[in-house]
Amino acid sequence: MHVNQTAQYALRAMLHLAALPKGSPARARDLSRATGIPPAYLSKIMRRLVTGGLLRARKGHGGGFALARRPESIRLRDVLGAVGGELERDLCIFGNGRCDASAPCPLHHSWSELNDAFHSWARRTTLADMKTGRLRRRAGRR
Amino acid sequence: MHVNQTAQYALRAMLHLAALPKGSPARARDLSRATGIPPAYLSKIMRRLVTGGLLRARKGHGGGFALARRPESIRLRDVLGAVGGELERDLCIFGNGRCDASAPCPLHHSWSELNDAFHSWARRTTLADMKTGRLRRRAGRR
DNA sequence: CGCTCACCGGACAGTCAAGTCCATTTCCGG
DNA sequence: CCGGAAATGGACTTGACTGTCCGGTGAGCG
Repeated sequence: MHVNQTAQYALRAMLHLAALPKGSPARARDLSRATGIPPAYLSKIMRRLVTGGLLRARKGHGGGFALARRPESIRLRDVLGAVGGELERDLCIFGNGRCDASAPCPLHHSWSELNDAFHSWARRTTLADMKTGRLRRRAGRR
Repeated sequence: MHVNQTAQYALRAMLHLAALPKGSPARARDLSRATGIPPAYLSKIMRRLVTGGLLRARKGHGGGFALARRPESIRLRDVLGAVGGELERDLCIFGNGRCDASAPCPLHHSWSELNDAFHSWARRTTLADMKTGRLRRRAGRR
């Protein structure tokens, strides 16, 4: 169970932005200080989030970064996807190219269950949930 | 959801060995051909599994690798642990140094649930389960 | 207009997992 | 005892991830 550092950084930055009063932008420098992310690297990450449509950036005086959408509509999977990884589900824990319900590896079923749990969680949880601390309960059991 | 390549290789190799008649060793070269793992790299992995006490190695004519214990007593977590990773649970998905039940990050609870599910699965599942295809049901729901 | 502020974006460096190569050691069979 | 078969282990390469540096670009303000 592991999320790479870039993804961790992205989540920290997004959380910080979500906590700000709506519309007020934060400068990369301030974000860096607040989150402990190396400033130069943070810039790279922020760009990916902008490109991904999750953030809006404004240059010059009074500029900075702000959420492009309401926190309720920004899912964890959007953030993880924007910074590039962590979402391609391992179809097979053995790394077999061909492994699905019709030609399963010996662990396919139970491994898929875990995968589903993770993806469903990332799809279900939004920035707003992180803000409030309240988390959506799972809609139903599989 | 992701297990690194080395871990995938280790699982493939162990599965192959578990399928063999008990006690008959397999050569690295044959294992490599059977599993598609690069031979030189497979050797490295096998050594880690030997060092970890999961395999026994014999050199020379008629040598090779064989399980050091019964398949029922070799857990997935043993294999993953022996090849070095995948088991250190991310204490915090944000990468915060301090994050536990007493000082949780906004996602601590739900993230821990996923982590627990994974670790419990890796502790519960053995090589024997992989062989038979039968999988132990989870002891209880959380 | 012109200055400053903040993001933009490319070039570059360090680290680690993944993988290769080869000499060495150890063992078995004849 | 000898030759080959097999694991062992160190040195090396490669590429992705992480991180730094710095010049460029565009926006706002006086």
